[in-house]
Amino acid sequence: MLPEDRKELILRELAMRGSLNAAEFAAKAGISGMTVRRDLATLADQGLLVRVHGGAVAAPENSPGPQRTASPSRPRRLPMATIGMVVPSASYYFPGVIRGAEAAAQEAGVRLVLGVSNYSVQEEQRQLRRLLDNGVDGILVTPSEVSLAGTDTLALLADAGVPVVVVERSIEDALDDGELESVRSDHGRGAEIAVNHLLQLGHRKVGLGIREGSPTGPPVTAGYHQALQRAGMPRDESLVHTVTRPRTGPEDHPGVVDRILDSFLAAGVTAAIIHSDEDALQFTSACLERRLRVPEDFAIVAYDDEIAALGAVPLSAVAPPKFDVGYQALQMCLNRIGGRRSGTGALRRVSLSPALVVRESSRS
Amino acid sequence: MLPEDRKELILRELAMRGSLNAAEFAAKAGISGMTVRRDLATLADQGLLVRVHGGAVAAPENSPGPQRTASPSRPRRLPMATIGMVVPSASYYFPGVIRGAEAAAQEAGVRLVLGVSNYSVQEEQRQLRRLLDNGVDGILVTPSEVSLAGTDTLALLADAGVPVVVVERSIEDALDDGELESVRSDHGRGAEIAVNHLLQLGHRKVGLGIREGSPTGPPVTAGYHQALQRAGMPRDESLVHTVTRPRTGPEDHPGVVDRILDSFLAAGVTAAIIHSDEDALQFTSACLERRLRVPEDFAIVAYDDEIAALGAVPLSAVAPPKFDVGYQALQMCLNRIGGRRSGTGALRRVSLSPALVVRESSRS
DNA sequence: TTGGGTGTGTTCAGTATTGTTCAACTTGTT
DNA sequence: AACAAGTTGAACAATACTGAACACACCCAA
Repeated sequence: MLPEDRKELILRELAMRGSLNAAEFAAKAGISGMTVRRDLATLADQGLLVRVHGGAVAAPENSPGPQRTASPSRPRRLPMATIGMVVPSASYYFPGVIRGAEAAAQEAGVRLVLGVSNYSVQEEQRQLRRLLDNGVDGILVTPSEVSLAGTDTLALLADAGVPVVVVERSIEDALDDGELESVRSDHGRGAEIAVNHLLQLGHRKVGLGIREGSPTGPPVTAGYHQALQRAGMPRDESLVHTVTRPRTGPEDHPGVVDRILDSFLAAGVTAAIIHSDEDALQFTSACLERRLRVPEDFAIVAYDDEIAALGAVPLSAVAPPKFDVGYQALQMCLNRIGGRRSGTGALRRVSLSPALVVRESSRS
Repeated sequence: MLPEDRKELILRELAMRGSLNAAEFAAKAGISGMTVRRDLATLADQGLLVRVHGGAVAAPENSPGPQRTASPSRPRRLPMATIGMVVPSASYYFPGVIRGAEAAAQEAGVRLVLGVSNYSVQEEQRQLRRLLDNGVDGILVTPSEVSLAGTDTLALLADAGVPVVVVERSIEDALDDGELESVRSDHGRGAEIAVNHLLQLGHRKVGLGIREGSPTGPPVTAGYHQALQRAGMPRDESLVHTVTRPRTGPEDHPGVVDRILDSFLAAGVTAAIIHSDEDALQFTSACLERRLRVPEDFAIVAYDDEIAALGAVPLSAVAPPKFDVGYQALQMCLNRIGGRRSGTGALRRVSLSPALVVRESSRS
């Protein structure tokens, strides 16, 4: 590598990250710390960066070269905006999404206002109206209902007058109404990844358990079937079970899980994907109680990764990109508010891929 | 090898990678280091590059020709990466995409290197390998084939070692192989928008003409059917025609268009979407020749918007977001290269919505 | 305030790169 | 064939760059 290249690399790192650790960079670039320090010294002389203990930070914008600009009015006031966010729940699933949106908001220096609809359509609309009346500059919303088509909420969003990003819901069927963008986890793909992982471990029959009533269920089921089909397996509906929620009380639940496990074992299933990692933990317990070893006798992948790591057997899990969904949603909204940097006026629909975290419950 | 060729090679290398190592280049070109150094000296005198210890770096943009800038503190270039882009054609459809990628590249101060595969799989792979061998930092690629599944190109991309963004192609079926992201125009949605527009104008029977062999055809057809179905219309395959390309010569083409128009009129169709605006213009001529008024007697929406505005009757057109596709693809690639600003590691799949441009041919 | 740990710059020896010089070679001309 | 002009590659001394050792400066926690 040329010395010049090295310096370029340093500046690039600095431009992208804002700061640079000398030792870290040396290791990454495979050069000695001394060389890095010398480069930093050179570049600092040219005013291209500012040395600090341990590395360097990017030079202030206003001094692209060796120069001394005495700018008394430093603090640049960012144009502050307020983004409203409405989610159905602040306890299940969405905390991750909210954290992502918060992170992006903080970075961009905008304010995020949250509303929770508790899966009530009325409440949802009330929250949205409140936000709009208060003059927010953009909206992130996860409607309670799975499909937006023809709902009052859609009508409300369609002429909100501000950019709207729909989060974790489809806008396929709402294309004429307003300028909606969307960001979603690609749960179908998440399921496919899990199935492929299990097939690769040699399992021939893979079961699926889906939590009752969850909007995540259908796409996961679809992805599951698709992955099996691609692998040339016959479609077998009997391997898909619904994990019903306890109605009479929590003590009912283990019974449901037990029956599903029975059914799996009877069908020769040796691995399963269980939606909601909470249920997956229950399921694991059921396996262990029957002296089934996990993963040797039965492999398990949880769908969702809130508490999957905490079981007696840490569970492999598909982790939906919740943080990223929130983060990207806010960025897209902001991008649409802010004066549309060059090109890029087209409405976006973004799918984010979940990631598989392999833990004990599905190791080879 | 001619001295001129050598210099040409040097400049190309420089344009491609931004820097050049003299010894390395000498070895690769099979010439002595001395000769390389002499060439570099000559080119540096002409201002075509800047010598540095160990080799040379590309000359700053603003000095394209021989000039003598006596400024010892040369204007430093921005931190820079090189992105390779491979498209099947540089004349049809992709110029818009390329422009978008170029714009984003310029904004970000990175270098964009283009390769054209001419729809040849071999050429495509050769181009990709060339780019990778030359050490690009990221790849934007539109594979020649519609589906990536199981192709050698996919294998190549899967372990490219740098971020890869697939442009205008699906990666649905390639999820296990490497970390691919994608950006595409949502042609299905484009067709839906066009259909809804025509239905809204009161048309009850809407025809569709699809250019033969285009990868855009299937999604457009699917969107067309879906929009009609949503509107409660019966599915009628007889309203969909393929616009075959002239085989014997250009004089054959009007005949094809004429027959399609015949068929439409016989079926009571009063509006049509014609894929490729070029064919749409032909189609419009055919209408006018028969004394059909456009749009009063027959409304037309072109799919694609290259020359739709230029007809005797300016055509309404669905404009795929080509520029945006290129722009976003490059940004996504860069984002993945750059040190992953907080959050946001999840792989993205982005659909961009086409826009309907209403002109004379479909006004109320 | 006082240590221990970490980061910094100096020095120096080793290595890589550079430009000079010159001989060998190619090409076109006499 | 002989020559001049231009190009190329090898040898080599001068120079630039690199990494290791080491003494010192800085930061942080007790």
